[in-house]
Amino acid sequence: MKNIKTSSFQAIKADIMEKIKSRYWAPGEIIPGEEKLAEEYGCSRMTVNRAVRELAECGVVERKRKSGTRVAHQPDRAAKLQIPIVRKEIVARGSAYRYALLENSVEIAPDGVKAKLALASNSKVLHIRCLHFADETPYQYEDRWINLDRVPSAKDESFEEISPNEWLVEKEPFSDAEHAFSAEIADKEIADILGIREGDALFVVERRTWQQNDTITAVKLTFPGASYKLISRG
Amino acid sequence: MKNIKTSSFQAIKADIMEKIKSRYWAPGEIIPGEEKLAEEYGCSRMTVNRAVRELAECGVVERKRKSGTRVAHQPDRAAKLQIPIVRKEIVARGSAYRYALLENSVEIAPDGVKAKLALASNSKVLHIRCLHFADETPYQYEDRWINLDRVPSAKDESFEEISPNEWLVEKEPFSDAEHAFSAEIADKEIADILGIREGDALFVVERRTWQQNDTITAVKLTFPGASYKLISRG
DNA sequence: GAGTGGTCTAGACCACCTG
DNA sequence: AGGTGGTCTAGACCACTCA
Repeated sequence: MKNIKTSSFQAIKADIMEKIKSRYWAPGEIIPGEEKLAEEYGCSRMTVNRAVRELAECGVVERKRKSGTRVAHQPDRAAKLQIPIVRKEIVARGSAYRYALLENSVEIAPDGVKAKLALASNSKVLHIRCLHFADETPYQYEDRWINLDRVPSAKDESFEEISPNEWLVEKEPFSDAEHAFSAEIADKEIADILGIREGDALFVVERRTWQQNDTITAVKLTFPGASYKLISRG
Repeated sequence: MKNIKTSSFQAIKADIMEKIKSRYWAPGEIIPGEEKLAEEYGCSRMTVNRAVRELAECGVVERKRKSGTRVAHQPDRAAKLQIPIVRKEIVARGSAYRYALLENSVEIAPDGVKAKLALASNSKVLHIRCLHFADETPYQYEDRWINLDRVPSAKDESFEEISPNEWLVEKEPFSDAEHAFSAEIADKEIADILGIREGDALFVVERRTWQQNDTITAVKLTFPGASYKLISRG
């Protein structure tokens, strides 16, 4: 509320963050508009804009034109991993994104998958395999199993236009996630898919997500050689 | 070089990205200053600033006052995660933990390290190499550089009983961390250290941590094959 | 000392969205 | 229709750091 001595977007950012952490502004609540805040802090709107924009980029607040800025739900505490949308990652790097669906089928879960997803016997799962390209070069191979008991609407989505990654991130919130990182050597099958040589190094992420006690999905992401990005916020 | 019709930081960002991808500006090369770019794009310096700043936040370019902005050598795929104590990880799995110090020396920072730690010329750094065992099997090879300007007390620690990982986690808080994950193929040297075969897959984590604006440490963690798991719960 | 990025200002116009 | 954020401008001063 009170003016801050050294007007600066960092101080304003910290002050807003403090008001949110202290629940002075509760989750879901609308905080004052940029103009109002600029007046309160005694600075220009651009300075407030930078502060609030960066908080929005970190997911602390959500902004919408006309409605205003509200405190995000999820009292995100200790390092929770964000699950990235591959398409956005690629576009953010300035590369052209292309997506290709390789397989989309309903199956009785194989034993390994049944165990990973903690499924009952004979449960049906959706098996999706697809490929993400950056500038027409294979960037990530996605091999995913979705628990249809928990996410039945996945059956009705073709996944030809939108990847299961993006679809799930947008439609299915999760409460817990587990990531396992590893390195593998490419066999012929995966080498062909990714357009690399047999024996090349692969970077593998295996992820499972839950909503409460229900497993939503298990996915194996395979990257050719190089690297991968994960962001967590505290 | 030519003006862009719709002046906007997004278009400028994309254009700069394009010039970098096309190697019009090569890695390590200095790109024109903000004022020059503003003139070329026919926009204000603030607009250029936002474009270039966001590229710097993504690790595409690196900026330093006076020296200017240069194209980054490796488009950093950065991330923030919790930093685990290896010993506790291993013990938590029910395995016996053993730690072995391989090297502990004060050195003038090599160029690559100097850049990673953002050190002044001729700064001294502590170089530590060590190995973590799980049940007497090599589990993780740690190759670390510590900024002695920032953490002078590290010189007085022998690191024969406690690993630099654990020592730093306990003694040196950090405000920011960056993780890059990748896969590599083992060469003879690292294969010997980890007791595996040349050509086997390696899982590599490169991590840097900061306290405010000071770099604390840069470390490369190498795991044989498939063994790194991170669990996060919301 | 001087050049560069870092930040700020006090306006402005526009796009989007909701009421 | 009008309020909100999104962006842009054309300056300005400062801080850092290199030469």
